[in-house]
Amino acid sequence: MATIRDVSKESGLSIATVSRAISNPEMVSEESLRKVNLAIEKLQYRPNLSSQKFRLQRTNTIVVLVPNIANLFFAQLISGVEDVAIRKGYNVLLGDTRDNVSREEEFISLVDTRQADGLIQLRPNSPTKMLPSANIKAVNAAGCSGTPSYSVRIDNIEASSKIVKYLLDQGHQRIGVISGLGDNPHSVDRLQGYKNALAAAGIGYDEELVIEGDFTFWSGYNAVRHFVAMPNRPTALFCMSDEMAIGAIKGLKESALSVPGDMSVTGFDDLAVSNYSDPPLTTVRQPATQIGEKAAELLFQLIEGEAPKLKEYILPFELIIRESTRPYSC
Amino acid sequence: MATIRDVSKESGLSIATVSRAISNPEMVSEESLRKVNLAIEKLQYRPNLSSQKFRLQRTNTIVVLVPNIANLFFAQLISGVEDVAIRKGYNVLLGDTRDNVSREEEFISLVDTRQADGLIQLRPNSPTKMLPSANIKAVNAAGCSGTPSYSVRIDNIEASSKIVKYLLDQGHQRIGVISGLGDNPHSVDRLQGYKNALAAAGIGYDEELVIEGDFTFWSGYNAVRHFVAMPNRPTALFCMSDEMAIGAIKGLKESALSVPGDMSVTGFDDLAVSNYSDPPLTTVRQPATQIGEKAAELLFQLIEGEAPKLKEYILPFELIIRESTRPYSC
DNA sequence: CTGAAAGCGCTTACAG
DNA sequence: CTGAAAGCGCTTACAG
Repeated sequence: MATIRDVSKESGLSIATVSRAISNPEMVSEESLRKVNLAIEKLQYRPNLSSQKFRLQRTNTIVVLVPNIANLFFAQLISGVEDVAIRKGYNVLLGDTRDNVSREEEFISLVDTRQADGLIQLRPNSPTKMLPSANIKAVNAAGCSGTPSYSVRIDNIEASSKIVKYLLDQGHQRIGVISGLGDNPHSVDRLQGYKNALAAAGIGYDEELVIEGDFTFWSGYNAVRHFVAMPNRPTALFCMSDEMAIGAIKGLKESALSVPGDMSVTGFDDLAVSNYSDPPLTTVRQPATQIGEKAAELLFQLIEGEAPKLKEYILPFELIIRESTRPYSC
Repeated sequence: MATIRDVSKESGLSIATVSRAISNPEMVSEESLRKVNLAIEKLQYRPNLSSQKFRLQRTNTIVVLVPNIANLFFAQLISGVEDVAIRKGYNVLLGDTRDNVSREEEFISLVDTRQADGLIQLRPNSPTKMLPSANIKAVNAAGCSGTPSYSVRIDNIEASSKIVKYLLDQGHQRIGVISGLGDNPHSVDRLQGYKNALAAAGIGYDEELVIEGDFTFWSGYNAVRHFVAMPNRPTALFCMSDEMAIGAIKGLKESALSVPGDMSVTGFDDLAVSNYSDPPLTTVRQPATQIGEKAAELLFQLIEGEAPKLKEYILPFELIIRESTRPYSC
């Protein structure tokens, strides 16, 4: 492959002039520019950006740590990150960590070893699994309250509280919960929202009504058996993800219960598929794309040495009412 | 940040010895190794891999070109690529091209500019939109017949033919089709499979029964109106993606048609959600993860200068029979 | 506007 | 086993 040296020889100009013609054409005479371009054309020269990066000590690459790439919510968020990155001339390296700490560390080390300039973490921060060390430029996206680094997210407590309040307003009093894993901070925040809404309505919290899932279809499907078997069944189900809500609906139907006829069901996220489930899901929409965009903007500020105005950016969520819920009638 | 020179000074050994202690410890005395490790520890040294890559003219990075990152089938395939890549010490750069040629070119240029060693293309090859030029190391995954480069895929014609034959065996004679975009080679191959199955059963091909979608939920939902309005409605629907099948089912239900009671519906891909749709989808399972793994293996062979045995690897698909289909009863 | 030269942080023949 | 030195392909002060 042709190098800048070849272009220099071909054009009869020095390496320095060729370099300038490429990166700062205004520093070079018309005549030289023409010669250089001719030589580049002839030799099919492409600059070795790997060398350039090394020389400039800038990689123009960021890493996004994704717990699970097959999660549609993350996919949408990443689109937002990529849009901003492309506009800024950055590449996005996707690190599919599968919630595995050692895989996560491997990707973080891309920044340590100067193969990337910074990273966006999509896993919510928790005391047991912390974010990368403070000397790494990082932003947390779609996380939870109490994240130590810069972060962009919705108010999970408020959002859960709002959708549960909606169920309460519809007359439901016994509301079951299919939560995420207990050690996932989102589960904690969203359960808090549930409790808050209950408390505001003067209804006691009943541990029996909370079943732990893991955000997947299957876990929602599975959790529902518990509720079906209860002598005093809840009349509504608050699921902490759309996938679990869709799984739960399937489980209910198999037990010959109709949704929302016999039980109202709500989700969380508003995935594309949630409008096509039967019935279409009532859920909370997170502004996934915007969260990604904002997180990318913050990271680029950090990389460029600016200090973002706020430490924490809370974006608005939206309650989406479809047909998986209805007023309680005894 | 500490460099190899700092470690050299700290340990009292030459840069060359430090370099060897890191990459080829067996070339160095116990004593020196100890000194070097001590210095590394003390200085918190991390080698600059950007420099290393440049020096070795190897990036240990591959690019995967994805038409749409929010497509679950691709997400699963990418997991397979990543598994193999990590094992080989490679990073995977994800290029979300959104079926946009200029975005695709930008990502391909990562290889031209030596920021990546090769690429995996997930977009099916078509005469109008060709693969990257032949001097780039590339493998096509989940593509279609007639791909000029190395490729890994299922036999789309055979798979479609098989699922349509299944419908025919169930007694269906008028089978509607919701295809992908007409210029997508998958649409062409899968339509061919449909025609083959019809021909084998001695049934004529009726253009009226084919509606073009674009593989999304919405397009399936929308296409169904055409069939519902027909005086002589088909009794089964062959959809070229699971997403379209799920959209179609929603559309049929809204027209007060039951699935499979009034119409059988089949999908293509076998997404995770397809087992949770109502009714669960009869579909074709593509071995997404294995396609990704195999494609990655081929690419690494190319990068390492070996010639893969075959040009084209055809992996087996699987007919998944669930509850969205049933025998035709007049 | 242009060129000679230093240098980014590594690796690796070569000589000892 | 070890070190001095060349060099990977660029960029950029410095001098003219």
